[in-house]
Amino acid sequence: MESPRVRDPERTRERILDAAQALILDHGFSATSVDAIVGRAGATKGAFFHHFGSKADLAKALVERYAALDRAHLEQGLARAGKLSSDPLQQLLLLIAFYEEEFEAMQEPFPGCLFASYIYEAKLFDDATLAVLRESTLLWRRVLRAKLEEAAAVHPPRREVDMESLADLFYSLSEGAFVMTKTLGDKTLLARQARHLRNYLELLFGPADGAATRPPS
Amino acid sequence: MESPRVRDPERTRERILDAAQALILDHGFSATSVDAIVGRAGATKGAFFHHFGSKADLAKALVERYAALDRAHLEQGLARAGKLSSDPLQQLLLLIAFYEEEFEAMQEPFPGCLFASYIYEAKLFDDATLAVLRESTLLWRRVLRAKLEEAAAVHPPRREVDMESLADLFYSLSEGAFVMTKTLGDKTLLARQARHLRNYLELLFGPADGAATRPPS
DNA sequence: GCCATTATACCGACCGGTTGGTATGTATCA
DNA sequence: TGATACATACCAACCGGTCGGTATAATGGC
Repeated sequence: MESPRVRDPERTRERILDAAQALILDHGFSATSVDAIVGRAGATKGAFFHHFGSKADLAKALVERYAALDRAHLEQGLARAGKLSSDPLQQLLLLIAFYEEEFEAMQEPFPGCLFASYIYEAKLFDDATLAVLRESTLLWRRVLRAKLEEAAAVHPPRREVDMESLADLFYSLSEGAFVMTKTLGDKTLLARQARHLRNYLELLFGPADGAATRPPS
Repeated sequence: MESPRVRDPERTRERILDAAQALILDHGFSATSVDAIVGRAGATKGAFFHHFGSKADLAKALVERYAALDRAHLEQGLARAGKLSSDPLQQLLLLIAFYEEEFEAMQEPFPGCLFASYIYEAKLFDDATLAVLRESTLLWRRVLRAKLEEAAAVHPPRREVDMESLADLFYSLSEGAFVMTKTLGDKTLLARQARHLRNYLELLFGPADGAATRPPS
């Protein structure tokens, strides 16, 4: 039989958000029409404007969902690292390694980051929407900076470095690697860039001989 | 008297390209209308379609100009570094330092990179246009990788690293820092991120004890 | 030097198609 | 039976692009 046309408004909403995200990462927000979104989502314009007041509303809802997932993902990774090691430096290295694993396990080419997509069309969004980007960026900075200072307390860094910008390196390098992967279509690039961030931390905080990571004594 | 309406087609063309670039970095390509471009450039639609066959043509011409400047800038920096030091590692460190200087000297907030802007609307451009992005990315990889291998020959790295992805770190980190600056509006961020790349190279290729240069065995 | 001819550079009204958004109708649920 | 969750037809505004026209510069014959 045909699908019995079950009603599931939450799923419809999610399908629209999913379709919008995929299209926006390929075409940008402006070039992604409402018709194209509902076409891909298997919905109609009526459904779209029932769930979202406007296209701008969708933009905000979409990036809020994205930011929440991003945040949960980061905190989950840190929690997992915290269970595996009590050393803050090891936790950071593990966190990066987790991301590397995920990048390596990816099937399709990385579709890109919604934050970067938005910021290169920044003038199209209202300040409440852009505030989500800022807050997400600052969250990364805050969380990683705290962990880095813990690590520095245990393992005095071999050079004096600014901890804020060192924390920013995580976000920065991620975004840059996303741009580069999208440009070259090279799936391995993400993990290989992350590897260098790990190397840097190991060299910076590691023992003077620069040997590979050792479990904390 | 009024400006005597001098004819200068090349300048008109450049003015259109300049206006387009500024608008595209803020709104993206799709949301930048031809009317907006010519409005900002002080030209008309007639002039636009006289100089460019279509909006897509402008996109290609614009990114080609951008790529040529980017390439010239990189090669100039390397040439300048080559005059100041004969050591390839020092040349790389100088190259980064030059970029840091420029970032620090900037008045207005960094407007962003056209490559990243395009890649997040990738589906809007034909392959010839996207090829410009790829070629520019690969140029950075090629040039820096060659220099890094020279450096590694003189200063054996303290860890085994993949030189290709190490070369990619330059482009990657730049793009990421651009995204982050655009998000936070923090002018100092660019130079501070570049500083870490310099640190990484110094730690990686530098002497083990941090005192004297180790002669190659 | 001078004028006729041609090519270039530009102008701006206009066109068909697409856009975000609305109005109205209908089916499904509580 | 009222409210929710859609579906569809429609609209005004805007989009890239065209086209007839004009003003200026370059060219060539004399």
